[in-house]
Amino acid sequence: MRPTTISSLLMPKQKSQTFTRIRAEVIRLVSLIPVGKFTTYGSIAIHMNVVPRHVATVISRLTEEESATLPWHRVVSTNARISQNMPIEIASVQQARLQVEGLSIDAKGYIKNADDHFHVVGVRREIRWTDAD
DNA sequence: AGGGAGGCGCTTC
DNA sequence: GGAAGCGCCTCCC
Repeated sequence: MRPTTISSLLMPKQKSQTFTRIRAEVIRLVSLIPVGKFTTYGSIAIHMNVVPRHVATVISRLTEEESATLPWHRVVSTNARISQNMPIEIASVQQARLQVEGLSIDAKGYIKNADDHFHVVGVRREIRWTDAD
């Protein structure tokens, strides 16, 4: 997108208002996940009324500062599994950090005793855990 | 188990 | 302006 208006020249980093809002909210929610807990993309998405992809997009495009300060590693895929479509080195970091925080993860990337560590983002919890255990 | 589609929003053509 | 492709996902077949 090229800056062609006065406002875009004044605020070159401003994207669409919608996505900016989504992004800020995702970051806020992630920052609220306590040590030793985790939540899922879908959980955050449901709470915010957006599609999971957008949550993933935000988290995958954090700035260096944000990824350094934000507990992004506490966000995993459905059924408490570490995302498989992620560069292995990043997934390794994520798994290591979670283990440091006291979580057990099996060989397939599933967090053990997920219910004991699941952080409910908001009031709505419409995730299917039926086959989780 | 593996692949396709989907609500949306971004980017590029 | 608008179409097509893409996405640390998820659901459904």
